[in-house]
Amino acid sequence: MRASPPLTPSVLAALDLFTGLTAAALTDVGARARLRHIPKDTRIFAQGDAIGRCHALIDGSVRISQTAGEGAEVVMRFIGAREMFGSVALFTDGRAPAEAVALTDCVEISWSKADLIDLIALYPGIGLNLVKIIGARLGEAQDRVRELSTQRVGRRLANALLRLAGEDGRSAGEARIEFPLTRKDVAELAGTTLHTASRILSAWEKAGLVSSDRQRVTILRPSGIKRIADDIGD
Amino acid sequence: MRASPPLTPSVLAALDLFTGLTAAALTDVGARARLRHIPKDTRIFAQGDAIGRCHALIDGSVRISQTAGEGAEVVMRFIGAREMFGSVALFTDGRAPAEAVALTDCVEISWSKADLIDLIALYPGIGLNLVKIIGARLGEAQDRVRELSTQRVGRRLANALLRLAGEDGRSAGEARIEFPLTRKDVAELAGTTLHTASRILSAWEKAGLVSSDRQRVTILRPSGIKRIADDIGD
DNA sequence: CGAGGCCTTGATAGAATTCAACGTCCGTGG
DNA sequence: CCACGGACGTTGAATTCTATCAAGGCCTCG
Repeated sequence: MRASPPLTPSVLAALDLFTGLTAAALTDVGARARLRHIPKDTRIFAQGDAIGRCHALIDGSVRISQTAGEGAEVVMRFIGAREMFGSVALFTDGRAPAEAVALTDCVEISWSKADLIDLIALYPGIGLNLVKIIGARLGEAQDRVRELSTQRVGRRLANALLRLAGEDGRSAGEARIEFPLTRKDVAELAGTTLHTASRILSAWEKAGLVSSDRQRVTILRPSGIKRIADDIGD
Repeated sequence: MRASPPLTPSVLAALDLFTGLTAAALTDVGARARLRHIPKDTRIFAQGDAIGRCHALIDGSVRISQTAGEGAEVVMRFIGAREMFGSVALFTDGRAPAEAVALTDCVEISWSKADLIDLIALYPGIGLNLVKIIGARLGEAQDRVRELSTQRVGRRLANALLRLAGEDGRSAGEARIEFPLTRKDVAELAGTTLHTASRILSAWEKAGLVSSDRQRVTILRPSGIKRIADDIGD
């Protein structure tokens, strides 16, 4: 466990929830924050837990996934550095709709609900950021609904990879996905089984589109993946 | 076209965006509102339009749907009386991610972006309501992602019907769905084709679970539909 | 009465899951 | 150091679901 919390204003300013705030505001935000180091594979909260805090990642990655009885699981999203998570439930029914698991060692920072509400009242920009973030996630979720409704597995998988890489597929170079991904994770993100995901990824690997090495996936030819995502039938 | 706008504070207080406000606040809200009567089948905005106003329905129903090239369409949600719509884009990129079409004659009320932001600053409760509403929709969208990823058509259809009826399926009596629904609408909501939707609904109608008459669907035995939604294999 | 929108239903084809088995890599512990 | 167990990944074959293709019926509105 490292010793000194790297809790400078510039670290806070980089968090998407606090962009655009003044230095004074950031100091206030920092004063109310709780910082924690979280080891790999820790479950940060479980589905159904009462949620009392708003979380953000300074470093590391977290998987947010939902279980629906029968062991059927769906990955809702991956959280990377500078992103917040676990905050929507704060404003709705207070129950986590999904579980959060640390995929790597993480540095996490969090605020109590009361402090967050105080902060929003003091610095309205935070509230606006919150609406923007939740709005963007709603948009993403709706994109996924559309994809699941209208596209076949290959396309969905291509779209999922591009989203993970933060790529639009236009760039020429390789794009490495920063999260450790099992085939099961990939499958649950694209809405398929790990078998189908494995088959398709194998085929793409043979075609030189991607390469994968022990839970690390790299998109070798983003343009090729983009073609699949856009269903350019060649 | 009716003559007098029914724009009393009590009407405003019933809108989900303005619950919990004081009478004075509601008066202010009303003073900035624009009221319109919208005939059936009007397209209120198109996908990709610049969105300048936040809308709410006083009466009627609206379908929000997304088109993804190739004519493939997905119904994002149905908006009924007292619900707001078209407001998320106001806070993100300003472009409508979907189109809104009036399914019935509607009475609609709307606010400009500037007025809405003013109102949120004046009455923070509105901002909180907004976060709650968007949060709830995010939750719903994620539920749909989970269903599309893990459930087969029949179950998804049952879930969609229960959601539309605002039922959890526990009540004994019938539940009428208040929106006029074509088979195509139902299918695009459940992520299937109108053919499959039609087959399944026919089967349920034979089994006495639902009845449908010209775009009006009634759930005759909510508990039966619930069993399907929960996949109780009997 | 005819046209068009909406719905139903049969047959067919194809995609993806499921079932099954095996291979690989890693860390652990004898 | 090597054997072993377990997690993860690959691949073949069979099965099942659902989309697609195709055709026809009903009702409403002009």
